[in-house]
Amino acid sequence: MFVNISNNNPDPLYQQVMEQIKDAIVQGLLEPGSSLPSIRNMAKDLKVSVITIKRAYTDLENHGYIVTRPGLGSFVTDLNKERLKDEKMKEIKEKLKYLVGEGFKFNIEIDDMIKILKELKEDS
Amino acid sequence: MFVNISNNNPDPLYQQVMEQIKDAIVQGLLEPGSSLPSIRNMAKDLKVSVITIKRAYTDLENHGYIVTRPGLGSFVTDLNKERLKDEKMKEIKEKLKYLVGEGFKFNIEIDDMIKILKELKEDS
Amino acid sequence: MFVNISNNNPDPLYQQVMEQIKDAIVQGLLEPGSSLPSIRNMAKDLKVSVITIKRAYTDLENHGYIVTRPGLGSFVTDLNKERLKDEKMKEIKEKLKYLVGEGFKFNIEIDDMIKILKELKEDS
Amino acid sequence: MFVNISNNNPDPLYQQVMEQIKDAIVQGLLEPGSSLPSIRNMAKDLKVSVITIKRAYTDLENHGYIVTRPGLGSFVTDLNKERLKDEKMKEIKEKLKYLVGEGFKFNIEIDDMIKILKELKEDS
DNA sequence: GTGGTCTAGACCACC
DNA sequence: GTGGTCTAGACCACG
Repeated sequence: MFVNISNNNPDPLYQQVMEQIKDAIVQGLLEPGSSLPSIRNMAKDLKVSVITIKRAYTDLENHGYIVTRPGLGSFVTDLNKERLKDEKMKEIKEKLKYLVGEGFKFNIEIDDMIKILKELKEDS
Repeated sequence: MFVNISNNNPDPLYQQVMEQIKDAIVQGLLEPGSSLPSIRNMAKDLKVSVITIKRAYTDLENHGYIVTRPGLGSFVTDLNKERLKDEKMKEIKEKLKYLVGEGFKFNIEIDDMIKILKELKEDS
Repeated sequence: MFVNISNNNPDPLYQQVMEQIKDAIVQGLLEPGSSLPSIRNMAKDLKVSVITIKRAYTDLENHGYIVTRPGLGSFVTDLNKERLKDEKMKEIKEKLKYLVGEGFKFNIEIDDMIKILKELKEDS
Repeated sequence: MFVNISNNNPDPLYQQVMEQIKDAIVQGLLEPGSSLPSIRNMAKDLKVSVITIKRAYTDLENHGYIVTRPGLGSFVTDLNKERLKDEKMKEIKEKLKYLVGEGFKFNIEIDDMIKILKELKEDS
């Protein structure tokens, strides 16, 4: 199973499940058209309420990552990776903007942040 | 008054109050030793329960930003700005690390993020 | 129930609750990982406001004794007993130092205090 | 002036004043029969409200340490030092008993406490 | 005037 | 069911 949840993680359980399935889809671990585990199976595997998985699947469907066919199961949709990348790009830009603002209060410059990123690049 | 709160903001009211006072202190808008508004006054100003402001002040005291003396009021402590900057630096580094990981899933490179930061720098 | 509170005790109710739960944890009456009573149940048992128990639990969480997960409940953390003992040892040393100073003003010697302790030891 | 007060001290101001005058009396810095500063003078010296000093003096009078003669001033009483020492002895015994109980929860033995006291004795 | 505590009841998100 | 937040009003100690 490609999903791991933890009570120590402050995020709600349903969100942890949702994020990890989303990641698996985006990274291609789950092919478009392939079927997801049934809600009941995944609930049993993760020792979690059915309702929690149900909510994760519903949210994924609302965000267009999967489609659920009653009686058949849930399937990964064929989504446009370029569009997803652009959306993520915007999201990251917003978060960077916020971080810059946070740093500004403490006299931390954008250059300091660029320096950190360059270090991270070399480490990897 | 230097504090603005909103019910539209998903963060709890007490947290909004706390963050903004913290910011004001860090940025030097509130001098060390100066007194904060009484909890009752601030509650009236913000049209909020006394207990909500009390909680914000208590949290600020727990984090060492203010001290509060029964019968006297609450006062800004004389905190070490260098230490605060270092802590914030670490926090930002962690968040950047996380963002890099997020971007990686979508084939967004560190260089892309550096490019965004450089644009933000020019805009400012 | 392992908690008893009293309005005659000058300490705040939330503090009485907190201290007693802390004691129960430290003494091993509450195993790491075991769940605490829900705040609403304990509030009903002790005939006290929910918010009073909530505050006790919050303080315990801030001090690292328990973790609380929305929708699930509160759980005893797996804390390091050796570290706790060391901290308590330091605290007791400070208090003894203070008592020695107090006694000094009245010409009470350290030997007098040692004698008292030895008596207490025999009584037990 | 033999009294120092501080806003950093969590104890109420009137109590700080009271404790320090009491100490001065017990240690003989203030002779029986000698007069204390007037309430107004002490209030001015300590930059504190008259009412705060008034309360300290009232408490001292209630505990038999001083006597206040309206229009004349406040005077140190001639108290029995042996009786005071006995009372303090009882107080210290109670506090030691409490400390032993506290330590017990953490497996700290009376012998550990005696050892601490012996160290303090050698240090002094 | 100040802060410290507590109540009784409410609404929300999460499981 | 669980915890998280908030309100409106109350009483107390301190200055």
